[in-house]
Amino acid sequence: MRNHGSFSESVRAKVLAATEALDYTPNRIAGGLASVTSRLVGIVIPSISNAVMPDVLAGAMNVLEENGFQSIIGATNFDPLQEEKLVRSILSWRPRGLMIAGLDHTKNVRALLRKAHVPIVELLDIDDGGIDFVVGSSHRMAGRKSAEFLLARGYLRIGYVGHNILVDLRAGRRFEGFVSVLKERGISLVGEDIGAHPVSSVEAGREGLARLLHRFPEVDAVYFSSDNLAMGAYFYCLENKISVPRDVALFGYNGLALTDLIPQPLSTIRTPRRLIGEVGARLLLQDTETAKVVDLGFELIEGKTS
Amino acid sequence: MRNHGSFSESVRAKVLAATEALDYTPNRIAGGLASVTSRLVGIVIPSISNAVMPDVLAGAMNVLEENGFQSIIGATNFDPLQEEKLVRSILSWRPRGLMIAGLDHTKNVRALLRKAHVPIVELLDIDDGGIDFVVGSSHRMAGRKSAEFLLARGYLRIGYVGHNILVDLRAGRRFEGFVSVLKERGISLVGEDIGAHPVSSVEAGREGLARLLHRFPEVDAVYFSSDNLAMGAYFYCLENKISVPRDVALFGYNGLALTDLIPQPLSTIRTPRRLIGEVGARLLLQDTETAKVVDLGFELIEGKTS
DNA sequence: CTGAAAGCGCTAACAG
DNA sequence: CTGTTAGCGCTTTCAG
Repeated sequence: MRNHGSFSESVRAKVLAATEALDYTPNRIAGGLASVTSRLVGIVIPSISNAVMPDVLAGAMNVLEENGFQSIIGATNFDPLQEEKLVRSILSWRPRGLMIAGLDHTKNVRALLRKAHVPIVELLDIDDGGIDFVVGSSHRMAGRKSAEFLLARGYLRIGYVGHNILVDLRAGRRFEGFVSVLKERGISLVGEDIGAHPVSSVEAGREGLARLLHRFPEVDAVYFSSDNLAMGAYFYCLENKISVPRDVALFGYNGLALTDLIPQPLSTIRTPRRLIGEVGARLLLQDTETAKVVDLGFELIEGKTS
Repeated sequence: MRNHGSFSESVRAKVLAATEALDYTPNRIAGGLASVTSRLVGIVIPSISNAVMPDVLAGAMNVLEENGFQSIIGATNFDPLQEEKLVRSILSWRPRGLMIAGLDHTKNVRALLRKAHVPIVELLDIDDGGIDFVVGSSHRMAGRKSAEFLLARGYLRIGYVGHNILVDLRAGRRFEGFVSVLKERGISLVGEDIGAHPVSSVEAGREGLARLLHRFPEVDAVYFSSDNLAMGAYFYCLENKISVPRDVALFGYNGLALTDLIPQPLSTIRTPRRLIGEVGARLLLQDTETAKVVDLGFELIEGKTS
């Protein structure tokens, strides 16, 4: 049935006829046990209801399905303990490999992954060391480029609105990169508003900008931890007749589909999310031994909001 | 280890110590083979990069993970043949049950699902017959309510902008319900613009409205196949100084998070997406024999665009 | 090219 | 409560 091995055409035909007649469904559980190697790939992400992960997943699942692999997906909800449970649980399905978002894991998780003896692909972040394959782009660098862009445009009284960077470590790295450029130029952030929510949302952006402008009316540009927040802020400006970018410039991160369709396309950084998933999956399937880091970069979108 | 069966505490302690020492990971593939019943649930959706599915998945995965189940997810990309391949493939993992989006499947797929002898939960649509569990809300009724709402507001020259309803059958059902109310009142649609794309997008909405208004300038309200399109149209109006809802009213479908955060919250219908996933998963796990349909309803959001 | 047989690592059932 | 054993449905290997 798997068209592999040696046999005559007549036998093959008979087998195929029989499977048809009995509507036989092969049992991959048994197959997996016998062959030790399953056509299953584990995927661990923080959350699925989020603008970034679905794109990454789509890319990965696409490549995986094309190669006859099935993905078994789990969400940690940003909880490191949950991540450990999940990894353990997924590993017990003896997947052919494991894709996991980010480079920041507990010691236990790192140990588990290392001992799994299957390719591990860490996605979306390349700013730190990985287990074996690392695919994504630099958040530190994205933060730096964003700062350089705003400074080049002449903004000097810059504020920051973000969601919880203690939970979203990648947003934290962008912030770090952003601030370090300012510091190198002898400038400091005028003010910041960091929400408590672990996840970015449009509503939080609206509220965050309102609070920031209230406390620091002199701000002339705002860097957001994500497009969601920046979009909310943009809507806030629209409603309150705050002229963008004259009164205040806005800069986001992600390059979501929506951001270039609002009346003034958002200035932001676009990441190759789908590609990250695809490349990650491909790396995992072609089991070359050599661990490596693949920097897929990002694109700065000038937009009309800064 | 599974804390089930009878044994002494001392033995349990020894076993636990040993598993720790050897960092033993149980092999669920072997377990599944032996026990015939796996802790795996299959999920089949048309696409993952879409505003609706991630919410449904999040709800389902949440319940599933809480109960020690893992989900194995596949995307059909709206291709019925791909759906069949996927269902076959997932079934060969002998899952405890299968959740699948929609009620529209090929004859083959229906046969496969029926013969699988595991609970099948069909999600998001209740307008037709299902295999055994059906969880969602009525699209026909959503279309009807939308039409009634617009008529009650006094709009009489109504247009429609949609994506490919031959592919997105649920959008087709809404359209049907919408038009049938108009017909009952002796009104007919002024004009429609149906894009070729199978998936709704903000950009398509912008373009669709532009074309529709060009061809039928007399239109006073537009019903969209989804919020994405309606949002794009709203942005188009903002840019072109078309006053909403005075010049043209807009009405969407889905109730996405973004829609109530734009300057004028969108008039739309909000569906309980996450809940649909949760209820579906729960139904699948508690294996009551009785097939049934669960109507989770929807909420009409008045908004400010009509 | 074909047929037979030995497991894969568990679970479940049963005898002590 | 404990120990033993017979498979689960395949893949792989090896002998014809």
